[in-house]
Amino acid sequence: MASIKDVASLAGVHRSTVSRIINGEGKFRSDTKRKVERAMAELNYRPSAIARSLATASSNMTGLLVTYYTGGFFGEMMEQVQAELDQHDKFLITAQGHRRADGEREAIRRFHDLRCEGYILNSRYLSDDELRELAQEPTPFVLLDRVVEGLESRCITFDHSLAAKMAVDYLVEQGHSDIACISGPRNRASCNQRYQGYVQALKNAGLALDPRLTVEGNYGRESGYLAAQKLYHTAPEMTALFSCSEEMMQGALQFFHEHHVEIPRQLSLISFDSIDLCATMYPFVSSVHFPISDMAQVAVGLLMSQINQQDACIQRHFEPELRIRNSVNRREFVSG
Amino acid sequence: MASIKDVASLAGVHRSTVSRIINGEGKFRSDTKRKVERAMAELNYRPSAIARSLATASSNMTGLLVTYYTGGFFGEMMEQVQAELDQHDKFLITAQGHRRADGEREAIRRFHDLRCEGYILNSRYLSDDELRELAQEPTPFVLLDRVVEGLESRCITFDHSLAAKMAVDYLVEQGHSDIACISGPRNRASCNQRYQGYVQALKNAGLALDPRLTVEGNYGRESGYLAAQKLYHTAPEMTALFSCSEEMMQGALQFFHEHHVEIPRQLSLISFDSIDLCATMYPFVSSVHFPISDMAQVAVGLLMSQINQQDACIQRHFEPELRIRNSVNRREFVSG
DNA sequence: GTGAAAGCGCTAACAG
DNA sequence: CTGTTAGCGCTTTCAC
Repeated sequence: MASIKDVASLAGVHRSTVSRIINGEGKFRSDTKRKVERAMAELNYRPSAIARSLATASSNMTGLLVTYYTGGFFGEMMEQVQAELDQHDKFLITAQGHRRADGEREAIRRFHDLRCEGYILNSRYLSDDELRELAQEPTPFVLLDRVVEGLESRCITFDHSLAAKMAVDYLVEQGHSDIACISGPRNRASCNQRYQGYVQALKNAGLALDPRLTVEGNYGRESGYLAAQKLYHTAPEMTALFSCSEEMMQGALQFFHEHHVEIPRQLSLISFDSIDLCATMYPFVSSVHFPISDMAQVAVGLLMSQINQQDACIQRHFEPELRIRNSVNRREFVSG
Repeated sequence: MASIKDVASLAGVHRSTVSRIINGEGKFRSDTKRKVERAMAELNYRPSAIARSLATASSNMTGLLVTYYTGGFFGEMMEQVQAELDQHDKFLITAQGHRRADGEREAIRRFHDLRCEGYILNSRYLSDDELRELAQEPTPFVLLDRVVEGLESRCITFDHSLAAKMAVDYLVEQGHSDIACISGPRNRASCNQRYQGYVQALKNAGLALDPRLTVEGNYGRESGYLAAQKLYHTAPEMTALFSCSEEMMQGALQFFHEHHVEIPRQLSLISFDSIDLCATMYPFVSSVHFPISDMAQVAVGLLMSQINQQDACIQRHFEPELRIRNSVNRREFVSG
């Protein structure tokens, strides 16, 4: 592989001249420039990003931590992040956390080993304390969809609880009172927040919280199916169902179809959604939208401004949006 | 950020000793080792992968070219590739081709700039010639789901045509004769192969190829919906439909549901599938499975063996698999 | 067993 | 405008 030296000697100039021409610094006689350019072309020369990193003490790399790649959600995130990063001419390094604090730690270690200039972390298993500790290190990072006290300026946030509440409020407005919920694993903060939004909405509406009406899944499709099955048998009075994830709604819908439950005539449905899976279901399912891709985009902007030590005024908080489709029926008040 | 020098001076030894200890080369007095290890811990030292790359002339990075990140298909690929790479302690660099030869070229350029040791290319827009040229360069690469004459040993292949044929054969076996097809953009090789498989199956069965019965989509959900709509109106006699992609089948199914076409009573469905989307539809849709994730896994193995210049005996060709679910009805022979 | 010295491919003052 | 020199953080001979 040709190095800058080869180019220099072929062009009959010094390495530093070649370097300057590559980086467009200063002025040169047009013929030196031509000679160098020709030499580069002839040798098919491309500067080594690695050597450059070492010399400039800046890797031009950004680390992105996700939980895993499959499922669409993270793809959406990566798509945005990469697109933004491309604009800034940065390399994207991704790593998976594998649903374990350990995995996330290891991922960050890899970023660090590569001397990434900054990280975008969709961390779900590292503790607040550990994150605050990480903030002591010199490498800037941004937390995507997480709030950690003391790290506010690095957090891109979304109010999961409010979002869930909006969804359930809508069901209430439509006259429903026997509203079931398929929650996620409640030991994960954002999952629990979604569940709490459900609880809150019921409370505000003066409805009792019936434990039979909520079943916990794991965000996967299969668990949604199972949850629907359980609800179908143990809570036949439910007239509406709220799912904390789109995949679980997919599974639930599958179950209801198989058992010929007519949607929305017999059962109204609403779901959390981030990659518009709800718009691919039959029937289209109403949802509260979690704008992960907008958030990812902003995350890059925020990180860049931190790297450049400038105080960009960036909107860090995102609002839920209700997307009404045709899976919810108005329920008339039934006396007695 | 602490460097090897800092560690050395804190431990009171020379840099090279630290280096040896890090890499476990040679023997050392146990107390030097202890001193060094303590110094590393104290300084929270991690060797710079970049400096290491430069010194050893091996970046430990592998480039993966995909078309884009969204949609599940590429996530599946990345998941496997990253998992395998982790095992080999390599960094994964990804880049998108953006459905353009230019984009793919640019992606490979980035890999090259980073001096990746090898590439895994799911290239769809670079010409065979260009790929053969690339093969002249010293960096090894593997072609994922592509066959290029002269580059056989680098190709992980799948017979799209055979797969499509198997799907349509199955429909024929079940007694269907008015079989429609939603194809992909036929200017893309693998898409056209799938279409040709459909053509071949009809031919073998002695069925005429009716142009009204095939409509071209773009692999996206929306285009499947539109295709179904078109077929519904212009070819009401169809009793079975084969889709060249799972997303298009999703869209088509949506249309049929909306128009109360009963599946499979009135219409039988079969689709290409790679990430089991067909198993999330209602009803479950039968499919031919394109084992992209197995192929991705093998790609890493093949690449590694090329990087290490060893001749691993690796299975490079993959077979389609029919996955019968409940979307196809047997059609009894109707005389007259 | 460990230190000295050179070098990986590049950039960045500093001269001239 | 261009060459010289030193150095980024590490590895790798080669001595001792």
